[in-house]
Amino acid sequence: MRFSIAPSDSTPIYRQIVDQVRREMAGGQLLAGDAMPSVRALAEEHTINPMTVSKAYSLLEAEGLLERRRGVGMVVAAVRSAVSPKQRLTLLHPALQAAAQQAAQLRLPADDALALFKRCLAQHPFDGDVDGKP
Amino acid sequence: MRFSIAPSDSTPIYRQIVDQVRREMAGGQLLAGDAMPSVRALAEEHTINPMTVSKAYSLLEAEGLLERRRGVGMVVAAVRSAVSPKQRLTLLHPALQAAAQQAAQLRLPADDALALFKRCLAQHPFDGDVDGKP
Amino acid sequence: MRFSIAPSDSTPIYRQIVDQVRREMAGGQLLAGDAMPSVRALAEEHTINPMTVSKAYSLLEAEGLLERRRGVGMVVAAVRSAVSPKQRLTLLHPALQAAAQQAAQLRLPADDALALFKRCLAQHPFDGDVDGKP
Amino acid sequence: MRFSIAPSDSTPIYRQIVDQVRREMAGGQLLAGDAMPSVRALAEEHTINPMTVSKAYSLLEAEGLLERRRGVGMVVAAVRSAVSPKQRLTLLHPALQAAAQQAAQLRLPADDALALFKRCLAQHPFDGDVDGKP
DNA sequence: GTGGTCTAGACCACT
DNA sequence: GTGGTCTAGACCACG
Repeated sequence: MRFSIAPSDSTPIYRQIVDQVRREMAGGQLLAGDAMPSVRALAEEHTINPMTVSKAYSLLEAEGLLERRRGVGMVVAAVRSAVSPKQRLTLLHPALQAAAQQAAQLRLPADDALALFKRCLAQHPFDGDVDGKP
Repeated sequence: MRFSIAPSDSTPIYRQIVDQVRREMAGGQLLAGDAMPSVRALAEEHTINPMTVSKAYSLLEAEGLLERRRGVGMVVAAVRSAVSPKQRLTLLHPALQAAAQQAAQLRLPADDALALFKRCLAQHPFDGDVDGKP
Repeated sequence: MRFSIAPSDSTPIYRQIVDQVRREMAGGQLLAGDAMPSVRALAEEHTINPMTVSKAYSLLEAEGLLERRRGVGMVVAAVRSAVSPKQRLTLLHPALQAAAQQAAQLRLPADDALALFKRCLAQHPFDGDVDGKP
Repeated sequence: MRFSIAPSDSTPIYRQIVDQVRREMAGGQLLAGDAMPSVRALAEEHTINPMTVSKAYSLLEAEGLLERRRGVGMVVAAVRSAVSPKQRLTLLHPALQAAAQQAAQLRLPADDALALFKRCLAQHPFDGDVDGKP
């Protein structure tokens, strides 16, 4: 899987990792048993501190979403690796809530905001694997 | 003007103030020359430390959005106090961009995301003064 | 006499007034007995608070440079209204000292700094009264 | 890098830091990527409050001159870390402009002012590292 | 009345 | 280890 890490972003790096993994698991791109990239590999790829990756993995493990498999590394845990569409909508809610508040403070008509959101969605066509997983 | 401060929110208080002022200026609720509430008044109203408010004001001053009138207080600076609708959309873009990315990672159909956003927007009618400034 | 007041400057307004009067007295443009503009006139001309002008005048009075003449206003006091060239150089020293330090931190060659200063001096040909006082 | 802090100076401590960093960056002593001394170290060295240093750093960050590397510290940002000699002269201009105005008000001959400035410059040889950075 | 500055100390978050 | 945030309180400067 591909991570997009933005060190300059205000949200901490470990949180960016955790959130993305959570969503990809909920969305079904990460299936039970899938192997996660190793701490070192991920750290080198994005030139971030291995401790940061490790912290993210540990949190996900504590959450029960990842499992530490000796000699293999971290793999996606079996539990509820896929989530119902309704639950997934709930996960998206906070982001949209915040955006809606901003739109209101900017005095932007709802139609304009919706149109812009539509365009943004068009730019994110289930990134990466249109062909499904090889 | 009315500020909504959420001390429990993860975003720091001074940032909540800064962000709101920025948007209210862009939206035209705050016009050039308008007086800002005094540091002490705002601090007492929300029972926060005056220095926290002061920090927010200082940042806005450094940004050129507020001006310090000595002995009087802070007023909205003349520069670009109102922003074109197109520019305001630009200010909303990052939030929607992030939401769209999340929706893609969650494998949510665009229509579902749009419908949810619509509902969120309905909950945020231009808060407070529908009639504009009396 | 002409005052140049910059409310946006970091140095307080009353100080801008005091400093200018001091220099103009040292330079001999303001002579003993000369009448100063009234507090109200000066305040209105620069749209500043009369209290500010009053404070500046009071400081100059306490310093013995101005005298309060009943029914007339403030006039330049008799004492040492003119200063020796050497003393005047001393008054200029701090400003040049600061500028020299800045030039050093900017790693600017002394010659370049001197040349620029020469040009600045050319722009300030004893401002205003080339004809002497009418 | 060496900072010279004068607590007795009328200009606030945090501003002294900001100004010096700005000039040292313009002068090329601080290069992009250079690490700044830690907040605590600088605070202890000059026996000032860490928050004072932090405030200075925050302002420089807001200005885009410093970057916060999380968990590491502040480093000089990449943008325009070095400035052309012409631009550096521009940075010196305001100080000389003010000095020239004072000289004019003092009715000091340009030559005298220039001579004094020359002497001041001689007292400020590029402080510290004549050989540049080892 | 206004905001600015600095201090001291506590707690948190990130790497 | 790094910086960030907030609080509490004191003192100052300006208008």
